[in-house]
Amino acid sequence: MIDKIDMTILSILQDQGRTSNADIARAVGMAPSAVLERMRKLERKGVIRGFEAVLRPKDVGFALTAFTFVRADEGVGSTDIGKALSRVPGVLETHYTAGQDSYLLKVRARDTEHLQLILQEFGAIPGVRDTRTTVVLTTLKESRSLPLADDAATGRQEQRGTTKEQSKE
Amino acid sequence: MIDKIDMTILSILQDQGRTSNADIARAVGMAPSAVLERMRKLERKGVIRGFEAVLRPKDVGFALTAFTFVRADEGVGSTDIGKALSRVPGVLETHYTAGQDSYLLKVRARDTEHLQLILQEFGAIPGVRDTRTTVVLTTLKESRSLPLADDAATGRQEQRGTTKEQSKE
DNA sequence: GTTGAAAATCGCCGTTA
DNA sequence: TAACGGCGATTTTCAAC
Repeated sequence: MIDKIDMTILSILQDQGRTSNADIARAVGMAPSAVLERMRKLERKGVIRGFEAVLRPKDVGFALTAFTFVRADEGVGSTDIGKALSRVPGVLETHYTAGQDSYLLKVRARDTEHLQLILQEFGAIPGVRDTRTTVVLTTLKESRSLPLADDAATGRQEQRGTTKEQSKE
Repeated sequence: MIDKIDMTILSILQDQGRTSNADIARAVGMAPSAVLERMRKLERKGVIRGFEAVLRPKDVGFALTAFTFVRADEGVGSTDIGKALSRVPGVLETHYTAGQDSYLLKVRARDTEHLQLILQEFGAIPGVRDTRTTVVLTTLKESRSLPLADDAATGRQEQRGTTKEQSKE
């Protein structure tokens, strides 16, 4: 369903999201139109969900990163509270976890004061029992890049520690 | 240093990373060449770190997401262990935290067996004292998109829960 | 920042294996 | 079904203003 060439295309795009079709075509040794069609298919199937610019958070006013564990009272299988948490601006990620804490959130805030406001918003959501927050001092690596090269030997080597050596926050 | 127009450009790109220069130019009401120059400047200054395709992990063989806390023995201010942890394939994020746990890692693995291997690699790094892992059952939201609209009123409205309604893992 | 023009790319479609 | 090739529309990119 998803062959080696697709893997190479995905591998390129997860690291260099704006690589032109023409360049990808050259990399995989196919006609640009063929690559275009593969990309479309991958997007249509949902394998490619979209493309994001990677910004340096502090440069756009978000100096604080934190992870918050939220314990919630809700029926098994329901994720309504998780959805409500996800809607709070500054919440980048919402994971429903296996532990006793129901949710693990990744949050970005402008400063500690802003973080406090966000935590208050969490508390105001019905069903949220309590929260526990860990503030990040420094982010050493932050990427989406999966080690696709490991399995299919796509020809591209594993990238190490490369991407995003972030500055202090 | 970074004006409202830059913010609009960044806001567009963090959600639609492959938006063409021409489209961005139309959105901000400027000539394409001007937008191109702004983007180049933003990349050169490091505000834009790069572009990533957002892939659905399970479609490329990574069905498991986990967060691992690592306690490490190392001198204050040193992040050598963090760098070693970052080099382990499957480690997407490495955060140095303020808590008693030294590092918080975001990890993606193919399956539980693979996760075990990764945790063993952590344990093999000198200075790593112990690890504690929380497995993610479902990811409700996973994005990089910062609520830039909040501060400067760039004209683009806040995006809610939109991006990435992910399937179970 | 804008304009304008050349080079490259995009993206559709008919053809082919 | 998937890839190729061709071609017009669009975009990228650079120079001059």
